[in-house]
Amino acid sequence: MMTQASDIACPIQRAAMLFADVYIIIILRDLMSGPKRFTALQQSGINPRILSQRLRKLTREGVIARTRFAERPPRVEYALTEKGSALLPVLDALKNFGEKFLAIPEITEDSQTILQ
Amino acid sequence: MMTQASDIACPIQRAAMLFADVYIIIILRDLMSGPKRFTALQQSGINPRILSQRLRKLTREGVIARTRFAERPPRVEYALTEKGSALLPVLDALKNFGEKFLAIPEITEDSQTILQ
DNA sequence: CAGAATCCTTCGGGATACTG
DNA sequence: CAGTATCCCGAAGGATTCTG
Repeated sequence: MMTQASDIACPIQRAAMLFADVYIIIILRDLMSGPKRFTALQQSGINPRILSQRLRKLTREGVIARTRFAERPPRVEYALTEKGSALLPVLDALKNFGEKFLAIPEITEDSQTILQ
Repeated sequence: MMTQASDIACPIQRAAMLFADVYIIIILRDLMSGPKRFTALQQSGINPRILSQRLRKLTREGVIARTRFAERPPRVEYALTEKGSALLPVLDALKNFGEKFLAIPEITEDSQTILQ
């Protein structure tokens, strides 16, 4: 399978073929709170090669925009476009689900003792 | 990166680590309309090895449930659990985005002529 | 700072054939 | 029908180094 996203009739599948990727979701999450620089995005634990790849893809798809500021030293920022901002509902839905159904197993002093 | 999903503090990332996969999203989409059999799910173009893998993962995570019916011949059905149904908002959001921003390039007779 | 280049390894996927 | 088993390959990812 896995042809071109644009060839697929189902909108869910088209969207999935673009965003079903952990790194992309992390990047989008990070950008939801405002524009970020390359180095800032790296802090989420994405190595530079992967990050660069994904940023290029998202830019190509019009989901984010790259801006170079003519400063000394030059600065580059990535920001969501209008199209990218339209993904907020997706991230919100993921967040709700994650909070309700994928809770972190609490490690209290007590439970640690018990669990051994 | 890519540790255990349950270790991650961010609920979006925990959810992403489970569902950021084209095949899983397709399976969930198919099950949203009701329980389905293995063969039916294969029709979406997923090969049996991948399908089997993903069904096992989703079952393990409590997102879907497998039911064997004692018939002749025996029948197996996969259905969303309550947890799985809670993913509807995610799929809905993906669908809305896909419809609005990832339209299929229309190939009309005219546009074909023009595009050459 | 914002990446590109290189290397190396592994994992994941497609195809196909087989089975209780 | 509902999967499992094998094979085989390309692509993707981690780590590290380098540079305009």
